[in-house]
Amino acid sequence: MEDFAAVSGISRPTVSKYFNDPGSVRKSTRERIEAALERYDFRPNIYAVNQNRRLTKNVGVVVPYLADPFFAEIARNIERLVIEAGYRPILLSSHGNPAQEIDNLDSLRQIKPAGVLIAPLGRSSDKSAVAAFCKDAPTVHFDSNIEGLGEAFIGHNNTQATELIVEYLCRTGEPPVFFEMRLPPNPNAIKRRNTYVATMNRLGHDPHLIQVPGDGWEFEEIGFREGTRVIATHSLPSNTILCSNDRLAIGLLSAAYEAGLRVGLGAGCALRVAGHDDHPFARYTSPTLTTVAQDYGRIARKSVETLLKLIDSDAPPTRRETTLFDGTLIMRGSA
Amino acid sequence: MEDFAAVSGISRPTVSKYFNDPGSVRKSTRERIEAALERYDFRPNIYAVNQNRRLTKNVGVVVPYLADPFFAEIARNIERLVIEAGYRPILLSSHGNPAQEIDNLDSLRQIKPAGVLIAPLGRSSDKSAVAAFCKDAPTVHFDSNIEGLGEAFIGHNNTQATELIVEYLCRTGEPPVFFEMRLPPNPNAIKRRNTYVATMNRLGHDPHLIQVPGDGWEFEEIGFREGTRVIATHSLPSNTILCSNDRLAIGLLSAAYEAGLRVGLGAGCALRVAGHDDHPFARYTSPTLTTVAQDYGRIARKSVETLLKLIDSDAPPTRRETTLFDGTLIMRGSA
DNA sequence: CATAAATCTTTACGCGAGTAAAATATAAAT
DNA sequence: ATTTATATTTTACTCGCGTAAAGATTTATG
Repeated sequence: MEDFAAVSGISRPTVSKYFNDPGSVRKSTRERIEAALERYDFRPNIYAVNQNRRLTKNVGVVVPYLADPFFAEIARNIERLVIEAGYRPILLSSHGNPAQEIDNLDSLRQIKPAGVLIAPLGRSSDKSAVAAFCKDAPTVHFDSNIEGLGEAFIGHNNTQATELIVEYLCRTGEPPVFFEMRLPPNPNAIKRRNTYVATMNRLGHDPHLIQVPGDGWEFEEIGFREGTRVIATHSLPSNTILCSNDRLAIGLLSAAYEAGLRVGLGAGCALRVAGHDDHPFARYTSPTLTTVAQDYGRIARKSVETLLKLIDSDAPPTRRETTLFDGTLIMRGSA
Repeated sequence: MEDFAAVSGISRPTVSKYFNDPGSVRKSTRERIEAALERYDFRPNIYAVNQNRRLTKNVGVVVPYLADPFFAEIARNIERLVIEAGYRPILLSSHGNPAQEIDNLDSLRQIKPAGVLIAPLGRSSDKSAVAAFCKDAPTVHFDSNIEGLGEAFIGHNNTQATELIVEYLCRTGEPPVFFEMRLPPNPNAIKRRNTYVATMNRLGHDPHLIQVPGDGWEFEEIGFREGTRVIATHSLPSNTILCSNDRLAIGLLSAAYEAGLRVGLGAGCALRVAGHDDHPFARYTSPTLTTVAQDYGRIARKSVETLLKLIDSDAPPTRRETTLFDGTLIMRGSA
């Protein structure tokens, strides 16, 4: 920077000021610096820049499972917004593994991020470790709510969305059974189950839960394996199945196909299947999957906005703010 | 570090030495440092550490499109191997966008990586910009080969794999037509097309290419839209379709289902569909997708090994090395 | 036990910036 | 043309660690 300042005819501290905020220097100086920049394309050394800063321009983004296109999509949206705001996103996936989640937070700590956006694993998360991290950096949680952690939570209105699809299914055919994992990794699933039960009761139907075993994040595999079993044992009290999420539904659709069951609305269909989330692949299943969409565009935007506000205001917020976005019914071929 | 050295009773330079290589200090000192470490959990400031280094312990990983579970999977494998080798992976997705790819390389340049693993976008990549980057850091290319770029290339044996599936399809039914994008973003597609044509000729069949319009990385969408059109216009000279990749095939399967065509091998099936890659979702389509698997476990391992070797040996390699791994036929329900 | 070899301590400097304070220059307002 | 407010230059110090050199100490070897 010393040399660059010399060739551009400006003092080094002013050049430094320019790089921290181009608007903070006089227009004529800015133009001289930018002219020199074109000729020499100098860039401040990122390590030297960050060494003395208490906090950097880095923003951590932690998702539970990046191989799930749902999270890949939401991460992509977040990345873009973070970059537009002049920050540097660092994307980390926990790969469904709590130890990895802690590793991710540890390595984020090292880079002194200005803030962190995290979608925790959920049930298997090491709560106290996450809580400890939240004390070190402004943290916004999204997708998966761990009560009390993080300065704010932005997510999907599971209650409204589940009501929406349960009502739709009841209105258009047999009341659904609810297909889910016995121990869902994610708290959203619990909300969905409870809302399913409550809505069924409200509508005067008997709720029926099919809780299948299975661990990890291989939902399609679980949906396929357990779906095959459920179909084979004729243990379905209804021809309509509401899955806790689209990935289970994708596996279940595959199982139904293999079992020779035709899924859909029309005559000749043995089964209706619905999901939840509007997974990127839901429109390409056979049949296409009826589901409730999460508004992940708005979830991403609100999450980033909230974090940026936290970063700008030095004082921590008075209370933890929770924002939920409503789901939208997506009617396709499967139900 | 000054303070930590004081409380552990060791001089700062020795502590510094310890962090760079714990094995470089005497056993007794190492134990004293590690004892102190447990009590005070000190960690060197990553920015200060890297400031004076010509190259860091960072390894860049650039993939063309992270929302594609195929790349998410391979990235996950690479990440793990890189961490095990004591490096720090920085994962970046180009989101199918050449400008983003350049941005990614630019931001990697800033962090002075020890090496970079890149799967370039392919056709739309800014070759000269990528070439310029490769001069700055040891670079291993994988998945998508840009002739002459990078110190080495590790990828899939498209020729062998395509021969395998074309022969299989010819042996078990009507010779296939080849379904692909007119302007595939990725050079692998060109190899697959050429091998399809050559193999068909060799087996005494007329090759037939269905080259559909469509841009970007929304392959399922293209497969669905164009598949629907192809089916509707009855422009198929064969009941067997070999798709250039699984994602196109997934879209095509969905199109066939919507059109009421039963896909598969058995009696009553109107169509056979095969793909290429063994995409993570290929086993959950309806019917499940017959395809040729890329050995991405080995591709990931070899890529990382090659890069590490490059990093260790200061001298650049004499010549660019290319490694291809054979594909495996995965017979499922669709063909 | 003497000697050599390996480690460690001390001292000192450098990396590439951020930043504060005082002096100076420039632009805007009177 | 002055005064005033704003921006820039100079100077100097800081961050946290890598690293080199010289001297002191420990460990291995004969």
